[in-house]
Amino acid sequence: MRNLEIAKLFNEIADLLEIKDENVFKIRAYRRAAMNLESLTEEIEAVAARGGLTEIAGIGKDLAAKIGQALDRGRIEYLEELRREIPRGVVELMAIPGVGPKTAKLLFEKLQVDSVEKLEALAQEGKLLGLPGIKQKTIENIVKGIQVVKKGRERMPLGRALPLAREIVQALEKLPQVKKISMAGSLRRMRETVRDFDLLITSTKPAKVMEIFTSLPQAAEVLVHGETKATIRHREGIQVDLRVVEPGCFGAALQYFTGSKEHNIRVRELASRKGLKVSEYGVFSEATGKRLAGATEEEVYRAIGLPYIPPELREDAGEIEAALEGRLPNLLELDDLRGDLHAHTNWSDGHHDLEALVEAAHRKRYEYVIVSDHSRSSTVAHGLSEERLIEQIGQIRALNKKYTNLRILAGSECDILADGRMDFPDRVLAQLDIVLCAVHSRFKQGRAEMTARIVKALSNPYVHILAHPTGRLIGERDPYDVDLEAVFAAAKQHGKAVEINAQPSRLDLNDHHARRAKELGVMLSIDTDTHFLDQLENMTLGVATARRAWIGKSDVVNAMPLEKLLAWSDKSRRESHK
DNA sequence: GCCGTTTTCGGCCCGACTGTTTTCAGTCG
Repeated sequence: MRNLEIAKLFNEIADLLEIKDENVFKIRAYRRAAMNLESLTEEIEAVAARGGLTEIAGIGKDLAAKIGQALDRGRIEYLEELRREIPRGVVELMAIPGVGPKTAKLLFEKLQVDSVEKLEALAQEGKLLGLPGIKQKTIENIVKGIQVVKKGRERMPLGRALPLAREIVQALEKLPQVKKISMAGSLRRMRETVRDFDLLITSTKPAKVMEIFTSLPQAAEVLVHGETKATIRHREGIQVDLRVVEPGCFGAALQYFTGSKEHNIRVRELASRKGLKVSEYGVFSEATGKRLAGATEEEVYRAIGLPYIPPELREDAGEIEAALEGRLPNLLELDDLRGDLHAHTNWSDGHHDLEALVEAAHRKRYEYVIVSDHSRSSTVAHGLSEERLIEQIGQIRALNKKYTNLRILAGSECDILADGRMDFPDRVLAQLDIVLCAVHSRFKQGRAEMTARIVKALSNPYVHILAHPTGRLIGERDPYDVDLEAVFAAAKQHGKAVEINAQPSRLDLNDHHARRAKELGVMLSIDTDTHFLDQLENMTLGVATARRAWIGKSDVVNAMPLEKLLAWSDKSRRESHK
């Protein structure tokens, strides 16, 4: 059983305990344990094997035993008991907005409701009326909520969310009533998908701002409209929350609404041990009630005795401990990147010619840019034949004469064939400056076969970077089954880099995996995989993923100056020969 | 159920909004 599967079981236990109205702190313990398992970079089986389960934060004797059960038998007896008591469908009721554990329990006990369908039928027949605390308005909200569940409240990929959110920010920031505005929540933490947009504003006229916000053309529906807080449903389906605070609270509110919830809980615990109280209005002395900080986030963290923690790290994944011990990482910045090591042209499936790509890279003041079109087996992507590749290399060498401060690197995104051989022979690869290798076929191979295939590719002396290592497409295609630990070990052994592919639909490696790669001492390459010129801008998403993975400049090959990069690419070839 | 510079018991983050109440519970973030 994998980390995520056990986390899921713990979350299910927490759901069931909520319906049973159990001790809230016990429930929180399960949720926290689940969270920590999700962000654990090491395989849980390996941790268990060396007896380290209770070293994981939030895992004590009891939960360690339950993890043991899950690993040994594939099930947790306690969960089985709970499941016998409360049907699955009752838990699913809580997915309906407005229905929480209390309502689910009430519906189950009074009316034996154990599915969303049954609830919908009863609501329409008017059978819900008369239950304690439920009147017409609540029934209307339940019916509406059921429609939302049925449509599926999917998470939106960050790459799609950011432009939509920016549109709203731009509409609001030009208002005279708006002083400051910032994105918050998972958008600001740059999670790969978001479930809603959180926006924060300072204004002295909150009512007016609320009015304008709720009547934006993007607002398909107004869900909440209070004095300082409003929620709309965006016409693209996603929820947008807006909070208005006074300028003196901006930092505290931004800290609060950026989250994550788990990070904030830890921050507040820490504060309360120091006799401080933290809310969205500021940091207050418990004793005197005096406000000690609030205008800026830096000030808020400082008041609690912490250095500033970048939003991307705020997941309660070790950043609080690191902050306390003064070992927060120096995170990668967009400006640290000196070039792009994965880009296509219309020689294969790109939509611009070679010169246009190079010009665009030049405008971005890159020190180098690669041309890495597909190899011959990728026929749907018009992969290059050996002859065409040789011809392209010639053009690249010629084009290089035109530029003094930009180096065009000859490369290839070379298919890893089903048996782990490369799609071009070594004598061809040897002529390239940088070679990426990637899986583009036979995604359904078994774990052992796929792992051996990629490991073999990484042992090829002419290969430098493993592109989109898991092949996942967010919301569309699952990653292929591969043992990443073995892949990272091979990359480390042969001195290869693994990619964070910055395509919005890929972000592959993801933040967790990239963090693990870094921990194991594997170099990363952050690339856009550009097919249209404007996709060069996706680098921000790759950098965000890297930052969420605690990655700094020194972990990244394309943060190296050209000479160092070329030395690395040579070295990787030499080392592979050993 | 976890945890410890309040250490083996007694804590465990905090506030807005809604719908139901008539002072608050439930939900959400």
